[in-house]
Amino acid sequence: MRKQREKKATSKIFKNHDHGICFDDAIEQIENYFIEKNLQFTPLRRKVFEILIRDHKPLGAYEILEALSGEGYSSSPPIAYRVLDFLMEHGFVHKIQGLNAFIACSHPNYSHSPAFVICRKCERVAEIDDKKSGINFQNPSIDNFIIEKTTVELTGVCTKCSSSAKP
Amino acid sequence: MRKQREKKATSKIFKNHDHGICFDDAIEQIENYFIEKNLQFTPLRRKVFEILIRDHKPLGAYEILEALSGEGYSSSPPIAYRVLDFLMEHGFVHKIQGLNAFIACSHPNYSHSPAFVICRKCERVAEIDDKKSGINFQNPSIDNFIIEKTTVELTGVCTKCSSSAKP
DNA sequence: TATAACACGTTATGACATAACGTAACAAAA
DNA sequence: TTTTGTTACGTTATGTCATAACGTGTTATA
Repeated sequence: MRKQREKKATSKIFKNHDHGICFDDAIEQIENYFIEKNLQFTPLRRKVFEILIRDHKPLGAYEILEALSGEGYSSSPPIAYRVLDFLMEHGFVHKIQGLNAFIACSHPNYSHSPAFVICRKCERVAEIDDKKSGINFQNPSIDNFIIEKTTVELTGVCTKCSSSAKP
Repeated sequence: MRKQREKKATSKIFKNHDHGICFDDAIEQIENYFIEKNLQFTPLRRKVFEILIRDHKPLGAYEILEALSGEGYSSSPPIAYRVLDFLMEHGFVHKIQGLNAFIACSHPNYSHSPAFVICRKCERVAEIDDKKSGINFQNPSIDNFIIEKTTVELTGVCTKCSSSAKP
């Protein structure tokens, strides 16, 4: 079982927001995208995306399966992995490699190479907007290599957690 | 079983080198480091490092176990993971998250946040020297967050492989 | 000679992911 | 209208990666 998040976000990157609006916006964006691209936003795909966006934190595939099961959906592993692959293909979900977990995209609607900041204590994850972060690690170019995908994960401790006791 | 590498490196980042010298240098560096830090470079640790540096490509933990087994060492999973953790702690081995594999460090001896370029076709991996690559994604700073570890992996296709047929 | 630290050994299990095959719905071609 | 292809979902089994928990021997030190 995955450790539970302890606190609400307050710092700049783990920012508070109206999650109701965030949720509704995200659903609307994905719906529009699917219509535009003539793709099927099936009940299962919608449900998986909802599970991810409503928690707004990284979930393992088996956590998603549990949630699906709790809502009457089938829940054998391939169910989750297939839908996750599909949603990732279209940029609505990202995988956090360092956690073997999946997270709904915070900046859909424009193509980007996401970067994530991961607090190893509270396990919150923030998706960094490369435009705003001031960090210049996006879209590098390398001689004799065609980059297709970038994985950037910054692990450490957020201010909130660093003020508490244990390492 | 993991797919085998097909070709020798020729491009800038996947550069050819005298691997005999590379190997000897690496062993010497790690020996010196262990002496300096008063750590034990045990036969098992040496063997694991040798397995990684002699292949000079990412190996899964179970591939390392197989190699160990072939040389008369014990080969239950914790054996490999413990040694790998130890070598990683001291910067002589890195984990490639995107491959669930481990690789001997190409730039030991000075502290760094490694970045890797991974060809998904030939599965070769190059460790980028942040000083030389011209890519500025190292040591970013983020408000309200203490970065302890950075994971940067660029996946794509190398020139060699992109000139061949299939995607 | 206790005792603590370290390295390694073993068994068992947990956690993550995919192969392979089947079925149902639908749409386009014959 | 039948056939064929495609897409999405379902199921079983298995493969792959990783760790928990506990035990043993060695060495350094109090």
